[in-house]
Amino acid sequence: MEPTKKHDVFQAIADKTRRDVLRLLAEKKELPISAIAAHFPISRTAITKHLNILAEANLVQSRKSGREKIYHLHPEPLTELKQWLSFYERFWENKLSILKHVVENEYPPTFVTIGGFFCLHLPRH
Amino acid sequence: MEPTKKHDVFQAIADKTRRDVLRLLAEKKELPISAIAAHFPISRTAITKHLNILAEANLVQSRKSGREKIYHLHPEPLTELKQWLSFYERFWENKLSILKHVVENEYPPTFVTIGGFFCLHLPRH
DNA sequence: ATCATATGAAACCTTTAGGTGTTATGTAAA
DNA sequence: TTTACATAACACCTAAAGGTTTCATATGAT
Repeated sequence: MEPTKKHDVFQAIADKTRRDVLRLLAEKKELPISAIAAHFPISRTAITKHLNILAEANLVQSRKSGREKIYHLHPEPLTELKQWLSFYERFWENKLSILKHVVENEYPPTFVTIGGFFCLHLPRH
Repeated sequence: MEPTKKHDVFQAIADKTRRDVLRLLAEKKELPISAIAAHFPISRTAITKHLNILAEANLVQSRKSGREKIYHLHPEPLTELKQWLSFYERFWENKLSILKHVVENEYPPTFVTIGGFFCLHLPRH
């Protein structure tokens, strides 16, 4: 029978250390295990276990280069979290938060008012 | 010293049962403990513990009515999760997803093109 | 060939998570 | 005032989480 993945994305991000590892990999693009461990007060072995859990949830991937195992972020599974969250947004977000979302998370849009329409210019990329 | 909250929102949602409890409360608005427990194959005592963890994370609140303790969803702490997620969105979302987000999660906006500006009309509420 | 380094793997420990069952207490209803 | 019911409070259990240390193995550098 399928070896049923033991850790999902919800469990993977439950631990602060693992969230910190994700953040580190987001910033540094890719790092071998020892370099990751150097950022934390716990043992390399412990970090390896956290990396295994993150890998089970498919939040990180690795390639081997010589004697090093180099990890990088694989953010796609976070979409599951986003979907889960989106269900609850309607319980607390008001509609103005559309603007808030855009303003806070994207390049500053340009606002214009044209004939009673409240518009924002979305730059094309 | 402050009895330092033991469970945060990340840990609270790590457990499937607790996520199911949240979903149930989102649908049913409010329910006493026994009614909640009736939806699950585990004991009422176990559900009470899950509710305590959710309450520590401030994801549920309760009021007492006679001999019943009635719980309801308190979604605000999920904003912390949303903020955490938003950091990673840029690693997998392309910019078109701004539109995607608006279209999927909000009332259909109106699109207009004015003098080279690609605008969308955000209805005011 | 030797030595240092990066990782893997195993054994072990302590605390917490998630569950059980039993008993006690407060409130509603008969 | 009994009786039934909803919850609280314990004591307890097992397995998993998060950590440690030690030893082995593979690879790069001298």
